[in-house]
Amino acid sequence: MTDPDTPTSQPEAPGAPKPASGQNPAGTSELILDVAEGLFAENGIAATSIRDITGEAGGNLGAINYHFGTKQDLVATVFTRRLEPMSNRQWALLDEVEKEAGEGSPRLEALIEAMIRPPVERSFEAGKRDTAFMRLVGRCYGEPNPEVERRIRSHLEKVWTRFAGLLSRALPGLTPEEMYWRVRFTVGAFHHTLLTAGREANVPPEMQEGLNAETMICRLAAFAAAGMRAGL
Amino acid sequence: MTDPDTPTSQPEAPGAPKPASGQNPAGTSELILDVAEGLFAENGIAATSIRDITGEAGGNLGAINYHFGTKQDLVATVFTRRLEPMSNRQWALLDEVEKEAGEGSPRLEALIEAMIRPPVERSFEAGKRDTAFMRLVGRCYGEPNPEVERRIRSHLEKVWTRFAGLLSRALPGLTPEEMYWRVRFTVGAFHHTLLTAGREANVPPEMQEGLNAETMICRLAAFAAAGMRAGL
DNA sequence: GAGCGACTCATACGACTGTATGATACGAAT
DNA sequence: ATTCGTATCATACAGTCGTATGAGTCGCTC
Repeated sequence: MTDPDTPTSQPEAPGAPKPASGQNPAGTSELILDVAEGLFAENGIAATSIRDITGEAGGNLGAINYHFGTKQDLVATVFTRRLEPMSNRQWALLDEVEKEAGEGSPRLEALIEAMIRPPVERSFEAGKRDTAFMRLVGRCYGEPNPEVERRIRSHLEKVWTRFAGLLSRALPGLTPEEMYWRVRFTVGAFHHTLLTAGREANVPPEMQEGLNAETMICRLAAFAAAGMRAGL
Repeated sequence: MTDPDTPTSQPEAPGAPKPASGQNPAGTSELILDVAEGLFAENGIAATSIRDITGEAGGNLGAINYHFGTKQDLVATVFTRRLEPMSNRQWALLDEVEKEAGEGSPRLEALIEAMIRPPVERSFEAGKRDTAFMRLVGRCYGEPNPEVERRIRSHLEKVWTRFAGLLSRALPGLTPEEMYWRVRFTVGAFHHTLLTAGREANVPPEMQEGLNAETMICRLAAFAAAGMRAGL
C-alpha cells in the first residue's frame, strides 16, 4: 500500500514515496479518512455511504476503491489509525501509575485517569480534531460491526489486561464479579460521555462552560472511583 | 402467516376490533413489531431492512406498508409501544419514593432504583421478552435517529424532570453542573449495561451466574449512588 | 348472496448501495 | 522521449433499499 507513516495530515514528508501527482499534496487517502471519520461518527457507519464520503471529500468514487479496496477496509483503517497512538498513551500513563505505586497499591483515581485521559483529551481538545473519532469509538458499542469490534478489542486488549491487574491491586476488597460489573459501569459512563461530547444539542448551554478535558477527566475519575469503592 | 400460537400477546381481546380474517389470530402487526424490535436491537435500525423484518415475520412486504405506512412510522411504533408502560412504572415508583421521604430528603439509592428498575427488570426478566427493546433503547444514544430521539425525549421528559427535582433534594450539596454531569455518567453506566445485556458474547461465562434483574439493580444503584455522592 | 371492510399477497418502480473496470493525467526514472 | 508506477476520473454493474399499487382472500353484515 506504500502508505508512509504520516499519522494524520502534514503536507507529505519529503522522504516519502511521494504522491506522484501534484493534485493532492496533503494526501487524498488521509483526507478520505478524516471525512469518513467525521461522517461515521455523525451518522453511523451503516448509514454512511461511500458516496457520502467521496462527495464531501471532493474526490471520486474510485478513489476509495483504489486506496482502501472495500468499505470494510476503509472502516478498519479509520479505526487503526487512531487506536494505536491512544493505547500507547494509556500504556505510558499506566507506567507512571505503577512507578508511583511501587510495591504498594496504585492510587485508584490515577489508575482510572490513565485510561480515560488519552481519549477524553483527544475528544475535547487538540483543535477538536479527534472529537469525531472519539464519538465513533463510543458509538461502536451500539453499532455492532464484527470487524470493528474485533479490531478494537485486539488493539485495546493488552492495555486493558494490565489495567485490570492494577485495579485488583488497588481494590483488593472487591470480588471479581463486583469488580467486573463496576468496570463495566465505568466504561459505560465514560463511553456515553464521549459519544455525546461535542454535540452541542446534547448539552444545555449553561453546562457548556467549563467543558474541557481537564475538568471532564477530573469529574469522571472522581465519579468512577467513588462508584468503584462503593461499600468498601 | 397463520401463526397459530400468539407469539407475544393474548389471542386478541374479545372486545377488540377483531382481525376480520382467521389467518392471524395473534395480530400480524404485533408480530411485525416484535420481530422489528428484535432485529433493530440486534443489528441497528439503519442496518435492518423492511425485508429483513417481513422475512423473519413470515409475512409480506405489503403488510408493513399496510399496517404502518413507512419504515419511520414502524420505528416510532416500536418505541411508543414500550415507552409508555415503562415511564408509567417509573412515575409510580417515584410516587413511593416521595411518600417515603415525606418532607425530608429522598433516599438516593431508592431514587435511582425507581428510575432503573423498570427498564432493567424488563431487560433481564419477564421471559426475556423485552430484552430486545432495552438494548434498543440503549442503542438509541448511538444511532442518531432524529424521529426516535424526539419521541423518546418527549416520552421520558416528564418523569425525568420529576426525578431531577427529587435528586436535588436528595443531594443538596451538589452544584447544578456537578449534578448534571453525574446524572449523565449514571445514564451512561445504565445504558451501556442495557445495551450489552443479553449478549452472552459480551459477558464472560463466569460472570453470567447471578445475572438477574435484582442483583443488577442493586449493583447499579450502589455504584451510581456512590458516584453521585463523591466528595460530599 | 351481494356488498363491505380488513387484510395478505405478488409485483413493480426509482433511488441508492458497494464494487469493479478502463481510460486518462502526471512526475520520475530510463 | 519513452516507459512506468501512481493516482484520479467517469462510468457501468448487479444488488438492495423503501415505497406504492392492484388483485385476491377471508369473515362479517345486511
